[in-house]
Amino acid sequence: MNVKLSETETLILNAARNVFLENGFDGTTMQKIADEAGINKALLHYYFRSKDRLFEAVFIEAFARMVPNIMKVFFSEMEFQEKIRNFVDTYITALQQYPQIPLFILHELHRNPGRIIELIKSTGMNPDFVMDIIRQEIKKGTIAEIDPYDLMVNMLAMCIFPFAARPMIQGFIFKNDAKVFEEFLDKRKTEVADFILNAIKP
Amino acid sequence: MNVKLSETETLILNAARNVFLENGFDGTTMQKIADEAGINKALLHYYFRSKDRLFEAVFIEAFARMVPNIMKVFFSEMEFQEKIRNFVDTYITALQQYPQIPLFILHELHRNPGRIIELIKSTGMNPDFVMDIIRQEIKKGTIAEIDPYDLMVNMLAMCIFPFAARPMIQGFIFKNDAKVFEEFLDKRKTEVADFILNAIKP
DNA sequence: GTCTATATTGTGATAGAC
DNA sequence: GTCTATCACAATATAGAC
Repeated sequence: MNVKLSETETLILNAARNVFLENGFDGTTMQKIADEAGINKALLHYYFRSKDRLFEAVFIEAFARMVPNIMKVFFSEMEFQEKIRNFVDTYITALQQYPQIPLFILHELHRNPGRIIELIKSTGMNPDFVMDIIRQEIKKGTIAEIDPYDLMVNMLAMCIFPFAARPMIQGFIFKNDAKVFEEFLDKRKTEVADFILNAIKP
Repeated sequence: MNVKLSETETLILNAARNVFLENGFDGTTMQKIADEAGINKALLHYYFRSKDRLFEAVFIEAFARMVPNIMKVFFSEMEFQEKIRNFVDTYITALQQYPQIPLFILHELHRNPGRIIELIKSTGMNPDFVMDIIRQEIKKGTIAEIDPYDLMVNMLAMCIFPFAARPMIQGFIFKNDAKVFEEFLDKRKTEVADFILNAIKP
């Protein structure tokens, strides 16, 4: 989507991604990013002018990676039940690769809704299509009567929440054992789909 | 649980609660809190010594208000299905009164897991009891076979997630109409319970 | 392009007058 | 108890040498 980045530019972006995702905008300093990249602060400004611009580069990338592509499943030719199994599995697997992204996006969206909503709109995202598909399935009788918004929110909630609440779940329920928590996530790829399909059985 | 607070002390705590809940620890400055309270920074330090101590006072209060009391429902004498209806309704209603608390807690827990977990443990919280109750119901056959952890996480997810993701849901799905979003939440008090009870029907 | 040095403003925290 | 004034340091950002 863009011209080739210089070596330093990618070095900076990688460092910025690590630090911003972990600490959020307010918890991040240009110094930390410079240290992470092994260069000095001035270079950050040379390439990205300001902390805000560097942040936006990282945010758009994180958002694009996580939110829109996942919805593609719903436009395929599987039957609806398969779409849901596929959606849950794909989504949880994707989040496992970047587990900090959910909380990062939720927090930044809260911190600066106006600007971030603007950024997201520029990615061309639109949830209405998925809603229409759900409505059609209800009409067809494939699934039970349910508010499509509730179904969508419930699906997202059960996929995303464990990542956002990881310290609490892992710390309190799983005695702080990271491996057990990962197994819990793996199992959920089918468990959550079962849960949803039971709930919306006609 | 504590001695009576002076008038100024509650004034400060109220202001600190507003600012911390809205902006998080990193996004909050002592100056903002002082302005919100209509006093000067020095007084904050006089009463609470440091930003950290003031924050901890606010965090413990927020956590105590939101997390442990809700679990009480499960120790009552209703039948299990009624407990779930009651839990969902009570929880969503409580969150509507302090809608920023979920994201606040999740974010701070991520920012400083060690210290925060320590704080939480001092409240005497323990999820094992609720898990045992769920296990008993499965054994009795009142509900279907399900991993108790999944059931607990799913319930919490569907109650909490809409608050954490409010800017996204309200902004994208509900055309930024706060009233429609509130109605959506009200409806969920029964919809989510129905969803869960369908999913775990034996 | 990359660095050091510096300008400027904001931060948490304290001293000391009243 | 409450204020003003101030400290020591960290923040974003820029100027200018190389």
